[in-house]
Amino acid sequence: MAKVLSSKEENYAQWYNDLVVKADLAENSAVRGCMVIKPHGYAIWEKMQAALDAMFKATGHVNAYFPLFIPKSFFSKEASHVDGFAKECAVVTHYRLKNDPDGNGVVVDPDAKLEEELIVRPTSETIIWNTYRGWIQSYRDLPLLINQWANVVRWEMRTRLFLRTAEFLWQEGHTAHATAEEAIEETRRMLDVYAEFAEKWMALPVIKGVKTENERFAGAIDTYCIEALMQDGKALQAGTSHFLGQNFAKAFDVKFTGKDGKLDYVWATSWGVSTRLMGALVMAHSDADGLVLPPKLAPIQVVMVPIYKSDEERERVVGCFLELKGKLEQLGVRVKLDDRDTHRPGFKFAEYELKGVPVRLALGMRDLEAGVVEVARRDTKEKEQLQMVDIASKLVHLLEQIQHSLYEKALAFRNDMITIVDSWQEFQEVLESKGGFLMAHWDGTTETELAIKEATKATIRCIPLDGEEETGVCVFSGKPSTRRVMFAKAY
RNA sequence: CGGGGCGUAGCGUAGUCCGGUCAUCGCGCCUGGUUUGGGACCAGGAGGUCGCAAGUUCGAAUCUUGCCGCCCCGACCA
Repeated sequence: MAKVLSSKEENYAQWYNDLVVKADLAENSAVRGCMVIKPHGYAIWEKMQAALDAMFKATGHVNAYFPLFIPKSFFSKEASHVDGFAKECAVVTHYRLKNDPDGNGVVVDPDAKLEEELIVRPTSETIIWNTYRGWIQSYRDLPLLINQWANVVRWEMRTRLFLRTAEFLWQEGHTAHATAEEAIEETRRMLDVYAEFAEKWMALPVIKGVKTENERFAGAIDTYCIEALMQDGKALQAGTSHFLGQNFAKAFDVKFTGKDGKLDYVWATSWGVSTRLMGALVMAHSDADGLVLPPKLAPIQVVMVPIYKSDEERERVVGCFLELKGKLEQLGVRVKLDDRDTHRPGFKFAEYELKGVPVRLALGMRDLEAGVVEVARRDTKEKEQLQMVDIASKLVHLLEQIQHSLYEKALAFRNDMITIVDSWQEFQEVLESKGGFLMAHWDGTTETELAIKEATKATIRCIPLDGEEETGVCVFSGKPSTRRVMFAKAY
């Protein structure tokens, strides 16, 4: 197993070092748990954004932007929502600073106290629904299909780089519908979009399911999710899609007149994925030599490393690369030619491996004479000499192949880590020795769910959507059960 | 907020028990030269109020007290 993120001893943050730094402004505890995303890491996020955004547009959604600050009063309108988020909100209480009369630098001006405190959004349901009230009157205004790319803040007690930072980037979709059926359909559609993105773009197999009542989003009727498995056998929730019923419509009084002339509350959904996906990407594919990026999300897909001794040789090799670069770019490949003469080839090889660039080309005089180029795959570390002629189309094919093979590898691992367990003893043993997903019967009560969590730290990740009805007895309580649910230790 | 660990140069560290040429080593950085097909080598160089503040002492990275911060585990969570 890759040592990347698997053990406590190996600080996984080290492997993120090239992507991100944790904000560490020493005495400023206010930025605790936030992160600075470095250019290479951010470039990956941009690729994810672009792909997701296109998928949202293709399913009829448009982007909008809502305020960062939410009046405190909005927050208390939906009871379970406030229960879920109240404990982790950053609150703005003042709007001005002044010089301390006692000479202690700058202090908060006590005269500048806000009448109503503002909450830094931990999610935008409240302010969006407050806004939607004015946008929706008739069934003709529906459905309202809006997405927002934003940052949110959740004052978590314990943060973890990428997976749970105090501030994170995400997208949140918020839709309004005339019927429950339509809203449920939307919830499921977006879940499918997320699953497709994870599998096709991130090469990350996921299991679609629905959360138990205990794990449900604060204010939702149903929370759907995609669950992925990391290389260390722990689960990671990679995306969620909520059916909110009429809860927020009622809380914010969002009604519409139907075709039949009757007034009714609208039906809502919300769905989101965050920079946590970058954590998932790293933890799913990386190895001891650094990142392994799926070609579709790699900011650089092919890197060219010229090898030469003299200026003359350099010119010839670089010239050959430039020609190939042009061809590749015409085919839509993202190429970087690294012609820095401040670093040696070996250094560059290692550097791009750390960064996860899927394909590396090396070209020296030897190859030039023979009309070949050295092609190295990041994922398998295989190297081969390929003829220069037709190389461009071969590389395009190779990138596709790498994308596919990363997925297949992750899928094989994930499937291997799904274990069907039928007894409590087996449950504990498998969880302890193997980890991964445990498919087990559960009696459907929160009480049992919590007791299992207490005993083993395993939680119900989801009730898989493709699961089959099957009679059995709960591994913990022995009470009857109609289907298996998926347990795992999770991030 | 509870339980553990830790804080010495950009990064990683030795030294702390037993106060006194102790500020160590590696990576990185700069200069010059030789190199260049898997993280080059040699020589020279720059860089640190030893987390902060009090205290003990002739003398503190080292001892005492307080504070701050970080990491891991727990509660919480995308």
